[in-house]
Amino acid sequence: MRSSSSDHPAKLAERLAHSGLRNTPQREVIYRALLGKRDHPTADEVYSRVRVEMPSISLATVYNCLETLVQCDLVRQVNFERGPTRYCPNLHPHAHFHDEQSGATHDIDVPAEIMERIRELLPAGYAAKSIEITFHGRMAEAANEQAR
Amino acid sequence: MRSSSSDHPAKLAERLAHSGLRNTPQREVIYRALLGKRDHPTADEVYSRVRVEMPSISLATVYNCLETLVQCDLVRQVNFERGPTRYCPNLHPHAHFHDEQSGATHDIDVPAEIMERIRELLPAGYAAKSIEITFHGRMAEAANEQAR
DNA sequence: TTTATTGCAAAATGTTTGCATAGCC
DNA sequence: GGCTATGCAAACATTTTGCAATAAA
Repeated sequence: MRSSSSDHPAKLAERLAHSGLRNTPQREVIYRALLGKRDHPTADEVYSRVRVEMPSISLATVYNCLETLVQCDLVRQVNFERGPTRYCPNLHPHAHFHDEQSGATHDIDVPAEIMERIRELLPAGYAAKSIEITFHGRMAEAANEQAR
Repeated sequence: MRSSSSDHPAKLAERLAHSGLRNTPQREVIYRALLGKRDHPTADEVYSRVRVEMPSISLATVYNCLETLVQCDLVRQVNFERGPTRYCPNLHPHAHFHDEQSGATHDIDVPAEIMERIRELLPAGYAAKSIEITFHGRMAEAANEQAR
């Protein structure tokens, strides 16, 4: 099965090749699933979604592929106090807002300037590869539309 | 067995009473263990530590008590990409630096002013009860002393 | 052809639950 | 004394692993 040629998956082939990894249909379908519905799904939710077009895929492969995508810097992992790891293909600097009521997660833009300010909090000798910012709280009913 | 009357555990009794919860020796010993060695232990590590002075305690009780302490706002939960939840009795506004090499976690002070700046990133309708900031990276050998 | 990746099943890990007993208020 | 919290064991949820078969390069 060849690539279904969406927009971004070209980047996937490039990144995989760059790391000496193979471009498999499983990796493609999983990456496209993440790009298609950016609601921070769990591995199991990704599994459900990709099985629609690839019924033979296994859950272990979903875990493996997600791990691969994370290592290729195409996907970020997101962890909350409770529950399984979630996956996010938004590579722009951003924070996450976790609505305790609905369980939904929203991306919150963070200007590079603020990111830099935060990074400067680190004392000498500390080198951060990534910075994770998570808000926990509730949101007004009205704001519940723009879920990404 | 009465309270071993350390310094902080007085706060524990107060917070528990305020929530209509009971002050048990298990809750005290666990809270004191967290205050005593602030290296962000897992539930299992807390279990090991408190069993020294209370061999009869069960792991389930450790989980229950930690949950109670979190609900009383005496302890924060910390989650990383991988591995079990960790617990932190530092209530001052701070971030966490997670050293991928050693697995150690260090507290990083965050001035209230910066915390406020971050909170202002939220659009209208979002109300954050807490903000979690985690750095992932490595640190120079020299800086490895001041582990809290 | 070579070697990474997949799918399956089983194991490991981390956490929660049900219930009888103990003990705080 | 009433009712919450404990201890135990079993259940549960999530993730990882071992290995033979498959398929990408």
